[in-house]
Amino acid sequence: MASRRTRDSSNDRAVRISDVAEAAGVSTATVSRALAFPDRLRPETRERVLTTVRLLGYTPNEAARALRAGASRMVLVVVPHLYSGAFFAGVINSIDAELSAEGYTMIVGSLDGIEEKARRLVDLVYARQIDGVIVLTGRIPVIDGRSLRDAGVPIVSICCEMDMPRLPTVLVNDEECAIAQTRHLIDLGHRHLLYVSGPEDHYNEIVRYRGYLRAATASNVKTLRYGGAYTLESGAAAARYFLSLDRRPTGVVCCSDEMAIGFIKTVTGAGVAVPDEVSVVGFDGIEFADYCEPTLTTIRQPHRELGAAGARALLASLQGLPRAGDNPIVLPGELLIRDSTGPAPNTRERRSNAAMRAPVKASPRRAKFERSAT
Amino acid sequence: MASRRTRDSSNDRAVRISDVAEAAGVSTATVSRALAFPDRLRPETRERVLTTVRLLGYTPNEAARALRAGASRMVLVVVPHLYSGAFFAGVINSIDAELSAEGYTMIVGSLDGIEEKARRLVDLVYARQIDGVIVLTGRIPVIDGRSLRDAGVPIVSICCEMDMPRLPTVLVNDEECAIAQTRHLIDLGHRHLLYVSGPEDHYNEIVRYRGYLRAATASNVKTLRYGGAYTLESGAAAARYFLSLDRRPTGVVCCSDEMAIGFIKTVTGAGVAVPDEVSVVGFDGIEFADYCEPTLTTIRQPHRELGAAGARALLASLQGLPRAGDNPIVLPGELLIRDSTGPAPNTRERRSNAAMRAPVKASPRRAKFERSAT
DNA sequence: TTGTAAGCGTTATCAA
DNA sequence: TTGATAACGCTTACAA
Repeated sequence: MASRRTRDSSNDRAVRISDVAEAAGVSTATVSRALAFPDRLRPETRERVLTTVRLLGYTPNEAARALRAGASRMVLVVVPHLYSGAFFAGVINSIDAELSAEGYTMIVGSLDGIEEKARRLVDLVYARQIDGVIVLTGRIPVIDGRSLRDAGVPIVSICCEMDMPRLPTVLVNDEECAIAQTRHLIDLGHRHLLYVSGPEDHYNEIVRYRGYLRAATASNVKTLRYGGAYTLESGAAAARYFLSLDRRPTGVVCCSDEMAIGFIKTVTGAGVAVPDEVSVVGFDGIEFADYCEPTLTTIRQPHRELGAAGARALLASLQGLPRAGDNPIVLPGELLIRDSTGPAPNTRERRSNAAMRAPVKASPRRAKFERSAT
Repeated sequence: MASRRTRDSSNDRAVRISDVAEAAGVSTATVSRALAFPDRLRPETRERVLTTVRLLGYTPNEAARALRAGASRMVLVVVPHLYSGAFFAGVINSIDAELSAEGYTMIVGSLDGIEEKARRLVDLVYARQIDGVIVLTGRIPVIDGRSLRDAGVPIVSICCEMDMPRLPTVLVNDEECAIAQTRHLIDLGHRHLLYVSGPEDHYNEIVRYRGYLRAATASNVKTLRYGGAYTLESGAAAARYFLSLDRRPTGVVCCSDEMAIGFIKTVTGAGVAVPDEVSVVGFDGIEFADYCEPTLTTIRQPHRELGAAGARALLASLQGLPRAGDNPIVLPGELLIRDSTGPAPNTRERRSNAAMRAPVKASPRRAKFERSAT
């Protein structure tokens, strides 16, 4: 069935530039120029051509354009396979907004899930069908021995610093945030903490744990660690571990909100009161953190700003603009104090803290993140 | 900086098929065949060519392929702008898995948010850079008077039935599910219900409300309705409305889990106990529904199956296979009874229901959904 | 200001 | 079995 607008009604063929040229009585070059540089045409020619374009519903074929231009205006955003949609959604949306504004299209995909898919995406990059890559996973993906870094397209990392010099990077001050999480509990009188980690080898995990340890050891606090994986279920597993302990910590620092929520739900179900018997801090500031019971004290990551800054950095590379500098852009997280944390059980005084908000200042980064041996 | 694998080291140029041909001492046609139809070559030629391909790290240019083939192997998935990531993520992931398996790449985007973006995506479809579209919004997007239905690509609808004959469609039995939600409350003795709706003109909303009304009127139950919008915040708003009522309903049917969770959090905060004073049912079966307090009685949508079936329907169109039939594929939702629902306050007996699970059978669809006048 | 024509990298047709 | 060649639809020197 041929539609009115974009297809030749006599034949089910897409409208080409030559169709427009013929109908308007000009050359294809003129049509192309009418679209790209309207002011280089005589007004009457321009009007005639543009009218014809509209009349026939002509849209330039992107494949031909891409082939000719050697660029596709597509950007790949690499996300973790089982990612916290709740957290990344905001980052991704703002990446998309920035890219769209410049005429780029975003493809979101994980490279650690479906093998077929990973191969196809890497192929796409090598096939020059993708102009740039934004990585949210802390790793440059390698498939079949091919690494995206060798594909010859600009790359930007958001949320994670990688061991790659001169890679534009946008980060949150993870270490300071973890310190803020921990110190918040310590300030409430907690002297025995549990740290519920993300995946062991992940950048955010490593840096946050470092911050946690710094704060914990500085105050001579007793600490435990449970190896988690950011998910609700892994928070629940951490809770089961917690419940099995003879002497339970009174404060829990989680590496994600999902884990904190899974943890709270599980200990609550076992009759342990939050925050009366155990205080829990999350990380990320997802929307659900304000709707769980009790509401979650957490670190709010500036997800929109992270995405926007990363996208702008990539656009700068794509448009050949000079790099702003070699240092990562570091944005501050913010401690949101809500109802999942309170004074340690043996502490007397109790204050309402629902309304307190303490911003964590981003301290200028001095030392680069040094990667532990992989 | 030229990388080893895919770029000519003397010149920062991508490896082309002619480079391979030259290096292997064959024509470009032979290289192309070696990749596409390996068995049509003499084994030794094939090996020589494939070795060279690997050696030079050649990947065919996708733009050239797409231009030549008239197809890009890209599929657009249209999602609502402010969508429930929690629900759609599963659908989208399984769409992706199916498409990847057949060598297609998925672009996810909303057309009702950023104007720039919408225009660009529609352009992409009209520009024949996208081979097919999957719509999760219940509407064929129209931008600047251009509708995707006129772009000449196959379209499939998931989750919503549209007023478009012969449009392949995959659905959940929304009406029966809404009946199951409602009847569950009625069976528990509730005689005064509140229906918290999705956006007024949305397919799912219309059909579910119809089911709700059928069940409610069949049992002569008193009902109220609050106009919501699927989000946590709109659930909270519904709760404020509920709290303002002189005679409050004892059962609440929500059109999404987010709304149910927002509702519960808000009434609980106001001192109304769930399910002791009010029972709440959600819709969707998102992961958080099992981690909120209390856990949420809801309808589990088979999100993976929805996505997979939709993707397969689209692939069938793309590959020119015959349509399975004109009727929508209807998958059954399932009522998950958890802790947010219980006997109506004035009912005496109380039974534990945490472990009950009652599947909702998909009844064969007899009548097509008739759209109310738009 | 407008037209002519080359070329982007591939694949399919046809001929050898 | 392999090679030469003509598209695919567009943009941009260069020529008029």
